[in-house]
Amino acid sequence: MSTFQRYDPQTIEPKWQHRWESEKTYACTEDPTKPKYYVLEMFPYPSGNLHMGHVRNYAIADVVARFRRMQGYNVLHPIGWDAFGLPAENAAIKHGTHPAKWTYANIDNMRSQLKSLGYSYDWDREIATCHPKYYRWEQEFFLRCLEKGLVYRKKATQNWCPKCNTVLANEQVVDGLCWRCDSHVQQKELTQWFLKITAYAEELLADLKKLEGGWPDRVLSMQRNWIGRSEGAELIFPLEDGKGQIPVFTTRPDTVFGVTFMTLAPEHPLVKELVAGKPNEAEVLRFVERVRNMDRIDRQSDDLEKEGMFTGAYCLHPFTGERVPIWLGNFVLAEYGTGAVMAVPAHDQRDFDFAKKYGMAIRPVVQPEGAALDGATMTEAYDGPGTMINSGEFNGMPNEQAKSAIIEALHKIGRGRKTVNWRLRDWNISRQRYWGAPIPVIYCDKCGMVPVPQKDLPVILPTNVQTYPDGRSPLPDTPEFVECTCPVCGGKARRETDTMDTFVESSWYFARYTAARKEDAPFDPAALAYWLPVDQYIGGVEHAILHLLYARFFTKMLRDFGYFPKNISEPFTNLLTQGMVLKDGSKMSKSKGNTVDPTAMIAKYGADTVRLFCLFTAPPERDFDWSDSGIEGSYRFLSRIWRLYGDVRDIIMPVAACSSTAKDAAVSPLAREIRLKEHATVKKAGEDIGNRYQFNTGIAAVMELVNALYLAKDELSATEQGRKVLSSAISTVLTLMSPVTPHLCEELWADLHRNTEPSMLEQQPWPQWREDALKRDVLTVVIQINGKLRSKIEVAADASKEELEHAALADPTAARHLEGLTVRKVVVIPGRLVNIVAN
RNA sequence: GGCCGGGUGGCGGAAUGGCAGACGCGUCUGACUCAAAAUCAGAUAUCCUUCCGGGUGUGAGGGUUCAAGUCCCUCCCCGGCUACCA
Repeated sequence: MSTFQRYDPQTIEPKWQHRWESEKTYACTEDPTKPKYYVLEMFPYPSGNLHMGHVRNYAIADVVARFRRMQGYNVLHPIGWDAFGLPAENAAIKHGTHPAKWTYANIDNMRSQLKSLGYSYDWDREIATCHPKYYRWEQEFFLRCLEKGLVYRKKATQNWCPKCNTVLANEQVVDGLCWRCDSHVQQKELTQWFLKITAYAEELLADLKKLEGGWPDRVLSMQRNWIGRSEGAELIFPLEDGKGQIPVFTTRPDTVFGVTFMTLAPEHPLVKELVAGKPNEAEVLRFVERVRNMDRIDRQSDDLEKEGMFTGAYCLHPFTGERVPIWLGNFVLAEYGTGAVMAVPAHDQRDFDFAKKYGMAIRPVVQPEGAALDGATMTEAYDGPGTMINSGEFNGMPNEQAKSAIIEALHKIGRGRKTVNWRLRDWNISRQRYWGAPIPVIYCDKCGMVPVPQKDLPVILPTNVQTYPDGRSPLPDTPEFVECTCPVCGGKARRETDTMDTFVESSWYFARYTAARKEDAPFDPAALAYWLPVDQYIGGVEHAILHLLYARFFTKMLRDFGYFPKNISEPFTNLLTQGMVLKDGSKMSKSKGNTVDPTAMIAKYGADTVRLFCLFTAPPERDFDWSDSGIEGSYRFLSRIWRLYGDVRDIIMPVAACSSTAKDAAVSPLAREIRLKEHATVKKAGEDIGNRYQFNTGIAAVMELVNALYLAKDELSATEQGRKVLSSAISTVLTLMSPVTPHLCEELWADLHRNTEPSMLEQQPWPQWREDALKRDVLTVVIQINGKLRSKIEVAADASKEELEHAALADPTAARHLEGLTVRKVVVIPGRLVNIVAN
């Protein structure tokens, strides 16, 4: 009887964590002799405490990192803090502290929480984006953008969150609400800084192709939707009075002969001119005002009643010269296309509804096969394919062909061209808040806007300021910050007081990790070339558009600036979007009171159990519901490994995984069975944990092996060879589980080697399964009759097709089912089944 | 409306076109115990049948195939993204 103690994670976990920390076990450097692997999780915002979503995210990443190390990769697995942002300011206001103090205290707390989970980070590379040594490089990138014209200042109507007291990027407005606080977003006219992400629209879209297979389809599809490429043509309709023209964007140039009116957005810049002096001028302007003042959400809602008004003006059809009345329509968006739409009621439902309401002509120009459209009797628009009619020289063409023919004809007369329209807008990065990276720009009355010279970077965010209770930025009222001298003329000047959107910091942090301590440059070219791109990125799907689009944009831009190697166009080769951790079917939140505190769970069950539960309960991409009995089950399994080890501790040997031989296994059928199971488990777990990231099934396979060992251990213990088989299988269990539950496995491995050279499990190679160990002499083959399972037979593994067929037909159970039937066909799948077709 | 996911026991979830429900949770039975807990062993889709066994079953309906949860078509439902996008 062994005196081995019971499983006590509270003593073994801190022990290994201290050892990993003091020995810097997971620090890494570039090593050209080894293949590299860069595993990265989306870094946390230092909100105060880890939540279960973090724990799950980082558990997934840690398994990948540990697995790759055991496979012989040189693994980079860093962590840091996305440390600028509004919650710090709000908390500081609420608790009367300073955002910096609050942030750094949270980082300290969360760092120790991460350490208590045993994640294998290279802590030497830890970064915090609020540190000047980090954001100074961002300011440098900003200056490069200025030089290249990739950042510009523009006065425009912007999304304004009244609660956060700042503007928001389009990507940060969700259903008309602020992504952070759910406030109703207002529209405000402001001068703001924009990053020209649209300059990369084409490449951002095209390169999604490169990510197919590595990224989830739905993320690719979300990005495609967001970028929103739309191919069509810009057509020009000259004004009747000859004083200008109206360009329109259309995806249906083939329907141009069906145009019976023109619809402009009420905000269209030409409206004032068009109605000037017209009889209903005042009425039209009132309409414009009314629509303009409508709430944005109401205006874009589905059930907005289509309303319009005739301006009194006309333009001319580009081909026929026919007079086309110009209307205003409340459903036309000023910010998409040209803000003007050529209306073809016969082939566009919106135009159809509008034409019906206001009595405009409906003229079909695309005839579907086998039907004759009549504008007078149509009940809805026809938007399908067909043959051109009522379209002059284009009549008789298939409409798809007419699209390009018409564009070409218009091009010849200077009235149109092929164009592409994008949904993507430039990225507004100005924020009217304090806790962010200052925009390195100075305004001088004489010289205008002047970039801060590179030598004066960083522009440090002053920390000796008091935040205001209403959240307004204190920067404009901080003379030490604002007042400066103009770098050009030396005169008095003012600093920009807007800070950068925090998504700018997270757009390039993955690259900074490759040389996190470098002081004289943002990156080390050799380190970048070695580590980039990130091989596996892991995080929540809520960043499918925001962060992941911005980071892709930055990668391309920094490549073009010469910071990144030329061949790096995409930052993240593979992306895994992990699901949420729910409680009682809904997202954990303090307000609902359904949170599960990771620290409490670690205290109760240990980090290994928490990690195991997060990985075992569901496949990583799926949401899962936290279950108290589920985590009990995970704890039970670890206790079971511990007990199994304890039971056989005194009779097993410190051997490598998969070390028992066929000769050892020959001692008994059971020994052979166990060795086979051991190798089959290595095959399955390696595939599931290492390649497919289906940790739940990989762990399930190890559970099966453990179950089998429980049943076999007494018999195997009886012989020397049996003990070898058992020892090998136990080592295999510990090795396979070590990426998931490193503390327990390391502890048992150390105990196993108590009388030998000290050896770390994590330095062991991932086990190799052997084909010959998976071979059986006798197999069970299923007999189906007409596709239904009827019997099973044991046959020699090398039985020929003929032998199998013969054996199946001779099987008494099969014979009984075949009574009175004639066998028509026999399908034999060697090693699997025999299907007898009979009637 | 468009695009992308998904629908399998009481629950979480498994199944390269080849034994549906692995593994875990829960439940039940047995062993151990004075007893309970823990642990160990076993059972657990559903219906019919005393047993042997048989029928049915992966959202619905068709199809392909010797064989379909898996492939194809039509449809329903749930989730996500996008949307009067011209």
